[in-house]
Formats: sequence, structure tokens, C-alpha cells
Amino acid sequence: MLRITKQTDYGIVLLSRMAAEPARLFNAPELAAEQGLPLPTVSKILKLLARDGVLASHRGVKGGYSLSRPPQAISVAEVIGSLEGPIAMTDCIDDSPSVGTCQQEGHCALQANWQVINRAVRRALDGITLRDMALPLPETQLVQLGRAPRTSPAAAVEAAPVTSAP
Amino acid sequence: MLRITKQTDYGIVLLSRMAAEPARLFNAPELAAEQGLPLPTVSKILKLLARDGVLASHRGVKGGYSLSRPPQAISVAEVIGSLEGPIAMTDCIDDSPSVGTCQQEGHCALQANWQVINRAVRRALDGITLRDMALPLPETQLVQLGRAPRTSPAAAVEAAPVTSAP
DNA sequence: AGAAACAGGACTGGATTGGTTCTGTTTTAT
DNA sequence: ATAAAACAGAACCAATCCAGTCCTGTTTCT
Repeated sequence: MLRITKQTDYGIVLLSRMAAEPARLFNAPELAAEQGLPLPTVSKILKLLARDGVLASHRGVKGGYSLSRPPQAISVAEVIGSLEGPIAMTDCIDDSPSVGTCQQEGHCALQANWQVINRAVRRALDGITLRDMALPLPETQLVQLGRAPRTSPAAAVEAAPVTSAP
Repeated sequence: MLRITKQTDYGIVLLSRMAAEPARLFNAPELAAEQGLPLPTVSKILKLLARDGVLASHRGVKGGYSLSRPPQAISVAEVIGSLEGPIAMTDCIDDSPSVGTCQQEGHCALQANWQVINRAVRRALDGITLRDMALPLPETQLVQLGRAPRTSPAAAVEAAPVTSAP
């Protein structure tokens, strides 16, 4: 339905993994190997997330990335916004509420409509946080389910009350 | 944030216009001229919407398209689904609830996560109908606002209760 | 000092989209 | 009956965008 770039897809994967151990420091090679993704791509994604304040970066030989905030304080909307760019659903719509800067007259009379749609989608995505995406179970219980703890299972997320915004 | 193709953008524009006069029959050249869009593109979009049952088509020299249902019975989700294709937000996710057909092991453990996101977005878009997008005012009142009735204003949509799903 | 990691670019092959065009088929009007 | 107007469906090309890589810094730990 609505398309998302692979970058964003990977980003959610990586962040979901990190949200499972929110305090830990991860570095790019480690995450790339663990998730089976190419290192340059992982690196690129993490850089973007760090630039936009989703991740905190630590340079140097023992450096890496960590979540800048607790998982429940990072929304999927913010992640998508970071990786997908601030491009709204259609060209001339931005976050700016100033209407009337567009050339296409008859067409852009619908700006307000798209803002309504955008707002509804954003609200939906704001209601989902990394805590909902991460495994809500400690690793010991994961092993009980017969899964290796190196993957981010997200098995019980199905029943998470994600749509009930706070 | 979430990207939408220009086709879908135009589609919403056209349908919003049509929703202002739900019973009327519009033909492609007319809509193209009125909205200032190229005819072949408009034609293509209307064809897609007709194929998926959003529009009813009437062939012949006095033919054209009309909404297949009242505006409040056509959701933005359906329109986007028709024009954007049934492609979910990420590759391996479809409407089918059958999980486990994907190759990428560690990666696609997050299927359930994306389904949560998809469902939230879909619910948000399901709550917005063409009635919300169309001008809720008759043309007489539009003229009072100093606008020519040939454009779809969507001025008062701002306050529409779109996010309160039924 | 050297190695390991992040920062920030530029760059390229490939996929996707935007938009057009062409050949039908149906219906109305002359 | 025939021509014109409109939809149906498919093929097609150019331009854009994305995925993924690579390169040159800069920072920090050993």
C-alpha cells in the first residue's frame, strides 16, 4: 500500500534489535553481521539516525551507537521521518502550515486534504514506539520459545496495544 | 514522510472533485482540463480506479466515470490501495496472515512488526473518506467565499473529525 | 603511533515511476 | 450505417530515484 524504502525497513530492524538492550552500545560491524546485512548500508543508516538524534554515537575504537532515549520514547514516526526524509506524501506539502506557496492552482487547493491524511498517518505512527517493536521478553524466555536470541523475534508484538495512543 | 506516487496524488485530486457532485458523470477530457492535468495521465488513473471498483465507467460517446458508491463509502485507504497497488510497506508482507514464507531469516522475523505498522496506517486511512476530502459545502456557499466553484476547495476539511474511526 | 570506529561526502547500476502512444471496443448521433 | 467520442488495455521510453559502495576525513582507545 504505502511504500517504504528498504533503508527504512532495515532501520526499523536495526533499531528493534537495539531496543531489546536499550543501554548497550552497538557498533556497525556487529549489527551488520548479526542481522546479515551489508556493512556499508548498515553504516549509512546508523549515521542518518545519529544525525537526527534517534541514536547517540560514540566515536573511537570502542565506539558505537546507542539509543538516545528509552525505547518507549522513540516513535516509529520519528524513525521513518529520519530515514525517509521530511518529504511529505506529496510535493508541496511540508510541516509548515503556511498555505498558498504552490504554483498549481486548481491542484494545490487540496493541500489541506493531504495535511489531513498526513496527520492521520503520523498520529498512527506516533502511537507505535520502539518498545512495541522490540522483543518484550528477556532472552531467557526467548530460548524457551526455541529461538536463538541473536534475532529480534517480535513474536508477541502481534497483541501489543499499539493503536491505543496514550 | 511516507511517500506516495504522483499518480495517487492526482487520483485523490480527481476523486475529491468528483465527490463534490457524487451523482454526476465526468469524462476524462473534462476532468483533465478542469484540473490542469495531462489527459493521458488522467485517463490512466481513472481506468485504474474503474478497474478496482472505485469508479463506475460508462462507455460510448456520452460516457464517462462516476463514483461507484457515495463518497462516505469510499475510503482513502481504498483509493491508495488501488492506485499504489497492493504492495505493502515492505516486500514480504502481504495481506495474507500466513507468516513464514520469507527467505531472509533474521530479517523477516520482523514481519509481525511491520504488520502492526501497516495495520495502524491502514486504520488511519480507512477513517478518511472521500466525503472528508470533497468540499462539504454546496457551490452557492463556495461563491460566497470568493472562490470559483470549478476547483475543489477543501477549505473546511481542516476541522473534519477524520481520525475518529467509527 | 596505530588501529578501530564514526562522519560525510560522491558515485554508479538498476529499478521504479511518469507520461505517452497505439490499437481495440462500446455507444450515441447524424 | 457510419462516424465520432469516449473508455479498455497494453506496450513503451525517458527521467527520476533508490540501493549499495567507496573514499577521505576525524575521533578515541590501546
